[in-house]
Amino acid sequence: MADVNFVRAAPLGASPLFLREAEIRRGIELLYFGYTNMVKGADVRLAELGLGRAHHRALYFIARRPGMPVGDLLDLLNITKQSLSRVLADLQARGLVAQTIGTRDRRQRMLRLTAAGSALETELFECLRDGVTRAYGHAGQAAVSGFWTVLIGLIPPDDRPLIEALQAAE
Amino acid sequence: MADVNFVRAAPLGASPLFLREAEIRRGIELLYFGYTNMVKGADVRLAELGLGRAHHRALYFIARRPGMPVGDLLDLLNITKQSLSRVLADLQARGLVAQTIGTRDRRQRMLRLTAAGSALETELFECLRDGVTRAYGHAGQAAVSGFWTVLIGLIPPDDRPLIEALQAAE
DNA sequence: ACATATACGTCAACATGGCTGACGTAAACT
DNA sequence: AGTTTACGTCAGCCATGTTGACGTATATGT
Repeated sequence: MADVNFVRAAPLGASPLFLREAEIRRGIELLYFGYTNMVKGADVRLAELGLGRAHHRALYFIARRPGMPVGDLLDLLNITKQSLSRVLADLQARGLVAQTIGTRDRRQRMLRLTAAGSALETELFECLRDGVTRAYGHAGQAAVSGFWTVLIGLIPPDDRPLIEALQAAE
Repeated sequence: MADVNFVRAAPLGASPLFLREAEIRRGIELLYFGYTNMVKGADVRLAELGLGRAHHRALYFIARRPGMPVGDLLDLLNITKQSLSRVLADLQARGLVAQTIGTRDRRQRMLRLTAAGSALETELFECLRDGVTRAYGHAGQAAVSGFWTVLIGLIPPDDRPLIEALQAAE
């Protein structure tokens, strides 16, 4: 569990040691390089197919929440519908993504991966997985837990439910 | 709070629970959303000034290692010199960055921030700092340590010295 | 001393993936 | 029946990455 007493352990009145600028910068840098390196392998595969990161993100979240309506995907990605529509049009033209009309609300378009889309998403996931698995394995379970905790803390509380919903029982 | 005992609860000999797909996906997602949210505040300020993330990255690393030659910055950013030159030209035209001829090697251009550049970098740093400080504070020292450990593990070992050099005593 | 390699700059063209603004359609809501 | 919502689309702009070609100054090695 997080040590909620760390502040009391710091020199009286001083800013806690690990909140000093050097520690903040270390976090900024590692987050940048960590993210960049995590996606590097998938970028290579995507480039071979003439796709980009934007396509991967759509593919990823549709895989994660099959049947997700377009609006939910827009909320997750936080981009405009025009940006997303370019990507979704590509994915549909390639037969990777399919749309069905919403059952509850017929205005909605529910997104799903086709078999080909699912195969590609799995392949791309494996590119990321290998790096993450190695990093988790070397770091150990306690570190992974801390990793998650800090990252959740970076997300504004209001946005967390949207992201936590991805993790919900499937 | 995350239960740090979950692995021990896994079946004997099984791949540790935290390496299963759900845990990998959780890491991928939190890393994406964490990074995105960390830089969101700086993006707003940059947009007001007509600058982008690429400008910020250059500014950031020059602040971090004053006197860094262009080639080192290229290695860190991992982009082409043509991409970087556009950004550096902008920053120099705005009087945020200055170049001096290398002393050891006169072919090198050593990069430094001007007073204005330094002021802007500080301002942008503060945008990131607030979020990171909150996340660190809520998570605690142990979590921060785990956060760093996992992220370093995502970086290929060969690239780590370059990044660790940023942290070296200044 | 000369040849080669290195550090950097620059011109040109192109792709990706964001953005804004405007406009349209079908379905749901009131 | 009128309004709002979910989604699609056309058109154009901007930031930032890419490749390829070419130029100059300086360092280095035989």
